[in-house]
Amino acid sequence: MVQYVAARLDASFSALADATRRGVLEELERGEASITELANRFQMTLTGMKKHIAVLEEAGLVKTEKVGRVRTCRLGADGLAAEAAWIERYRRRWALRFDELDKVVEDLKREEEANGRT
Amino acid sequence: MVQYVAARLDASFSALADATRRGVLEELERGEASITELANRFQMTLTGMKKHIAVLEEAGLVKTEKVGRVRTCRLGADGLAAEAAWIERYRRRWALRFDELDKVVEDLKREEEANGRT
DNA sequence: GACATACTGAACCATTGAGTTCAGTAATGC
DNA sequence: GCATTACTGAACTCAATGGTTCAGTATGTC
Repeated sequence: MVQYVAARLDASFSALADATRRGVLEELERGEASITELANRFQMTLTGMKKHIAVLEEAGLVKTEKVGRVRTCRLGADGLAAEAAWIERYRRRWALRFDELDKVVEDLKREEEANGRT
Repeated sequence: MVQYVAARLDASFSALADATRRGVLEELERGEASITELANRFQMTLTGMKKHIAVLEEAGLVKTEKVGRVRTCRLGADGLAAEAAWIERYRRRWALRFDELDKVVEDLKREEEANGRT
């Protein structure tokens, strides 16, 4: 059932390894966007952004749909379940509790809002 | 406090983006190992494995200590807290519940044990 | 129909990454 | 002390990545 896990994890972790792409995911969390909009927001050529989107789509983290001449990007459906699960094993190993995790999440949010995405 | 988050996440997600390195982490979860042992287990030159270890150490996922001529590798202390937290936001966005996550963890484990690491 | 917009594709460039070999150096074993 | 073992470092190869430019193609707008 859950086949090709390694390849899947390769794709999504390396998708997440780029700050721009993480930024795009955060952007899309707020709502859908066209490639042009994303390219502007991240000060990058259209072509450059299209490549990032391709990587994210390949990893299943983003879905896109072209209507007319505009390609609209949204967060993918199944998201980071497998990735969360993988990391989850380590959370357990390190005996990090969920409420501690909550604190880290909060820190991370504050941090990102303070610095803007980088 | 939680400074340089982006760089940190870059380092650890790209550390996790490689199947061999994820394999090493799983191996170390079972217990410490020397570089030679790991190199053998993953059919790779010593030098190659040393580079992987360097990446994992850089990302704070592994700690090493050299005693005599043997460098012993262990899982790092703080682990994947920041990474778990980052992904955690998406788990929430996708409204994946912790008990569903449990199922995915179980699937993933069974999968890996069935296939061996790849 | 003409012009602007939004994307697509090919080609290129510089950098990085995974892996190797080969030549050390330092510690152990006998 | 000499061979072996375990790692380290430099240098190299090859492929992939992140980014660009430039030249299309398709779609809207007036």
